[in-house]
Amino acid sequence: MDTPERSKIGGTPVSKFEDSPVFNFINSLSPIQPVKSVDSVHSVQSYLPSVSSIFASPHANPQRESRFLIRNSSSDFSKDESSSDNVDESNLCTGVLNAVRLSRCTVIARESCSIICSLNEATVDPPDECSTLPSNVPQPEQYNSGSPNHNTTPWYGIKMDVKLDIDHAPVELVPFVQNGLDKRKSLLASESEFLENYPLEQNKDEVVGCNWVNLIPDNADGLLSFDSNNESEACKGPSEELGDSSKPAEGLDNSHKTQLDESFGPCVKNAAGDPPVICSAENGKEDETDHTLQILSGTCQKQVLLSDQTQKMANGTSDQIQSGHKVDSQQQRGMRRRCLVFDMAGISKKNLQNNSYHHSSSSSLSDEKMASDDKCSRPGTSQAPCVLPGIGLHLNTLATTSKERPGTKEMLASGKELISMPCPVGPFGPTTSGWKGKSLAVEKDASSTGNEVQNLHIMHDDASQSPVLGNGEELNQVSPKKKRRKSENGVESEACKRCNCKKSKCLKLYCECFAAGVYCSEPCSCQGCFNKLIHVETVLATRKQIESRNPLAFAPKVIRTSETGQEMGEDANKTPASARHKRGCNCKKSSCLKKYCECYQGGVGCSISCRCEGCKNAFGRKEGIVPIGAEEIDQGEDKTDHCERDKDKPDDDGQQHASVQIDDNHSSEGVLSVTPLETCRPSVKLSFFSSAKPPRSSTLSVGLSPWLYTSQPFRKSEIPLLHHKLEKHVNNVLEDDTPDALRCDASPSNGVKTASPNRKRVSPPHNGIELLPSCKGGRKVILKSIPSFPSLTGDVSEDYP
DNA sequence: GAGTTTGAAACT
DNA sequence: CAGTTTCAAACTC
Repeated sequence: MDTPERSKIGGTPVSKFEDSPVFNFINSLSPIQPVKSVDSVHSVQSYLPSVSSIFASPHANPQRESRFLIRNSSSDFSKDESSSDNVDESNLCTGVLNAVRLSRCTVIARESCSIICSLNEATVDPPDECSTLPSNVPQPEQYNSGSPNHNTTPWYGIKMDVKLDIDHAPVELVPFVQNGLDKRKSLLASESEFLENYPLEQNKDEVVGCNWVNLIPDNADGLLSFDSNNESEACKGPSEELGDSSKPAEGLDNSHKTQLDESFGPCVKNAAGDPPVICSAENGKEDETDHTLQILSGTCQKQVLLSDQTQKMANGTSDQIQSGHKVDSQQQRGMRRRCLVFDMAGISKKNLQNNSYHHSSSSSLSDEKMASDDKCSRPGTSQAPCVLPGIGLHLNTLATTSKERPGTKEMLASGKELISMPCPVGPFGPTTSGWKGKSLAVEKDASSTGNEVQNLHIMHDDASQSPVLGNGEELNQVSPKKKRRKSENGVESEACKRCNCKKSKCLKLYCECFAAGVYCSEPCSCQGCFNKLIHVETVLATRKQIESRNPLAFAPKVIRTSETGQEMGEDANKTPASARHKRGCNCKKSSCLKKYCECYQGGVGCSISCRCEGCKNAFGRKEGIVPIGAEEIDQGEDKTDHCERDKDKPDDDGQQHASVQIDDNHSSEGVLSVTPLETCRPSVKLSFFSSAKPPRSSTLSVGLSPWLYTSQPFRKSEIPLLHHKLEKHVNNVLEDDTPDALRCDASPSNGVKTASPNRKRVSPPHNGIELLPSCKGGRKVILKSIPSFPSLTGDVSEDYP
């Protein structure tokens, strides 16, 4: 038991755990130690807050933390109690299971301090952010562990870690726990079931491990296992529920399945979509979560949020389980975020499993796949050795997977669901860059987990695109034109990118697929395509080259502030202007009224940054609307001018709102992510992320493009360098692409552009310039705040334009 | 489906 | 950095 688990965990955590007093403590634990567990939980909780505070990322929601805490404390505790109480009852099995799990949870929680820390350190350095994650872990691992770490990941990492720890704990710890339980004698009856479950967990691990194994080195397994564990936890919740419900063995089996599925994580679910069904069948709770997932996939993130909220509402009454479900759902959501990174892997894993773990996905792939794969290797299939590329392409994978294996289990279906998730919520079905959509989709998940609303908004953007994938085009490969038209007409968006490249070999930004960070797939009618899994190296190399020229080349062209919608409220929704085009358009003949215009295509108004002529962009004219990006850009270019412009343009509520939203986003994010260490990064993240400038660098890149991940794995040792690079990069980005507003902020702070969230918000007093009442000091505040970070750069004194 | 238009990307 | 070319999407017929 130990070995596999250890291998899964990556060794360090497990070994530590064994050696750690915690392990002994666990063994010594009496079956009825919920209280202790609670204590441990409390300790954990106490620990968590710090962590959360540290990691607080825009994505990471305080809610999550709270939920998490709640779950640990209340849910677990109650569970423990309930479990203990139930032990006597016929539900011993379930109760025992619950108790065991609870104990696990507690143990895990306890470990979380040690293990989590280690894990976090190893996998993700919470404070350090994403970049840190990669440090120790091999690239694949990074991906696995929540590669996307960038902003979200770290949070997740932390939070997830906790959860993960819990999850993992069961797997790894379970044996220990079992032993303790056995010693305690009270759990004997439960053991049988537990063993059953345990095998399941093992299976999970195996599944995960197998898949990951292919992709990831042994060390990575640990990370993977964690994620899987996290997912498993979600499953556990249900399993517990099963226990509670005293469902028959089938339930266990189902739970096992669900666990397995979950083990893959929401990613899998998201990608595959299978799990939801299973989960639903298994547990009502899970059903809820699953439903949420489905809903997300099916409809929109908002729905998800709603579902979550509703769940909370419903669950809020008491049930630990409910809380657990919520947590689970959240976890799953969190998983989804990871899914960005993991989705591919998860899918690949499933595929592998399906394929009998043949690393060569193509070979292993069923004939169907093969046929489908003809054009392009799909990430899902790819997994094998290259792993990274496949992972990177998860978006594509999702799309492809759905397409590829319509027949293959639910994976495909799930994948579709996931894809569909992003659905076309946005007013503009298709955003400009498919990449965005994809990346966004990922982020959406993540965001959904963390900041529900805000994230949702972001997701919407992406969703618009992603849905496309789900919708349809899947199997039927119509000519690219038709497909595109579909996307145009319908919800379908660019999510399913189909290119028709003939000369670029799909290795240039001309290629939508490539630009979107996705491998070309069947639907593509490209010629001489190199944007295939088979040519991963070429793709990556090309990508690097392009990135070397323009780090933001693969960043989403249109950035929408997630929060804007919320903060903005209806208005925000009404005004697509909340989003902006990264670079702005250069339209001359289309008047920005056709899709030739990227701004229009992206459903965003033109901004100052646009160089268009005769702009009539329905979403916002360059002049009239000072889209966030434009404003920022302008600020960067001409701070004073920009300010003046803003003043001059106070009219546009949309603009202001947008700016405000941005600010809010920034501020919120900044606030959340305030760790001293992170401050720098966070600020960067914020600036990039919020500004929509893709954080090319390690942190940001995660969410963005799959390839980026692969291309830029970071190691702890590299962290310092990363910081350095980030700073430089950030500066560059800010200079180059970052909105001027950011620049303004950043520019003053020459060194690190760390913005303390506090300051962002704190810095209310803006120069008269800035502040249009409407602006609410959003941007400007942010700007100020960003530079304000004294800590890192020491540029305390910033200047506001 | 073929051809044209358009503007981004790439190149010089 | 500006101008030109290349490219593929968007659009029209």
